[in-house]
Amino acid sequence: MKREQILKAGLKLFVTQGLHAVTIAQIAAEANVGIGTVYRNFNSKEEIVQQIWIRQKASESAYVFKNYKKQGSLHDQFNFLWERVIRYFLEHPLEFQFSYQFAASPILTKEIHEIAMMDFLKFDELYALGLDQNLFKPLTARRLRLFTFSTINGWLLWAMDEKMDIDDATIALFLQMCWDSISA
Amino acid sequence: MKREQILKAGLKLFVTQGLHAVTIAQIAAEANVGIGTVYRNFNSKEEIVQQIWIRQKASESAYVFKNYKKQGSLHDQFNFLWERVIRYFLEHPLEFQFSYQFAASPILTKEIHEIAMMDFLKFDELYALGLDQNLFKPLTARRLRLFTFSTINGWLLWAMDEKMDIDDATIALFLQMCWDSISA
DNA sequence: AAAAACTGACGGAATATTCCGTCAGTTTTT
DNA sequence: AAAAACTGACGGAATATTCCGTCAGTTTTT
Repeated sequence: MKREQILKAGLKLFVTQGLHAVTIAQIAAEANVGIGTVYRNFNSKEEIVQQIWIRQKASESAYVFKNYKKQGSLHDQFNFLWERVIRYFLEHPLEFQFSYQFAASPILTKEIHEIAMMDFLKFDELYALGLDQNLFKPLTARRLRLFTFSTINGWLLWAMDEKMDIDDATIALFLQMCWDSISA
Repeated sequence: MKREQILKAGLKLFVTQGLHAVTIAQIAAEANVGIGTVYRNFNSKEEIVQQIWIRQKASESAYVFKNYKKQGSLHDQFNFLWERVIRYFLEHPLEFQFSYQFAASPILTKEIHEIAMMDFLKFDELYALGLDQNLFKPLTARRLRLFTFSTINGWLLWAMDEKMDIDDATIALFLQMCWDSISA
């Protein structure tokens, strides 16, 4: 419970102020928790960041795969999953900012990334299937997934930045662009 | 001169250690410069980051637009410019990491971004031309540019991370994906 | 030789981290 | 079933540590 509060507070503060500007005391205050409690739960500021990352990816994957059924055409499944990713981030701007900002941070080790990304391997199965059917350009499933993911990330960053208003049609067009970019 | 050394040192340290872990004293040491000299040139760590950003974007645009002539087909020009962007980042991994890591940082204000991005407006002219010729999907030139840029950024991040070896053919294929994604 | 630039030791403010008394909740004893 | 003993999460004051930014003395430039 307290742990949750701390992670939530950290998320908010890190995104709005940047890692270097946030003190443990601030996090404790924002979380309505004593400083000692922060240290009881985490060893350092860096560990808090790592745990926020893991928690965020878990919440993201829960959202994305909720109600996901392997049915319909491959293209439909592609659209379903990536649309969920997009909607998750649109509905969780703090989480998006955090995700983007720390993706390349030296604080997150390879191990942390491995753990956090595990759930998203299902995407690769989809891409592998597409490759079997010669739907995609000749890259590995992993690379294709990374490509689409990067594209979405980058696009969302600017979209949010510009307060672009994003309706269903915009999302559909964008998904089409993602599909077209990897189509054989 | 000293200023340059400081910016270079900062770039390296920020990328490898992360903003919060780098002290002014460390930067001074890495730059072979006294602490006072850092303060003579910059007011704060944040200002150093901002100036590195501006300097990096300037060096990037110089590289990209060197030898650029508005000739050949629009598709050729598209390929020329984006290939230059890709090659710049491949040859300057530190700069790439920095660029990626701080793109969404709260330290960089809208103004800083405006200044730094000025040189890249030439891209928009290209996209505008393409729109006139109905080559692209119906978005604004700016959004199309941001889309391609995001795609490239994301792709490079993962490519470098995986130490993917990137030869001319890979780049050509990737550029094709970028083109296809926005083609009408 | 005057001005400008530089250096890095130093003081102190800011921050991280520890430490320990409290107390709500749980288990054991009577 | 009431009382006593125990547990360990918690808060925040105390302490340790880091880091900033200044300034007196030095070097370099003009």
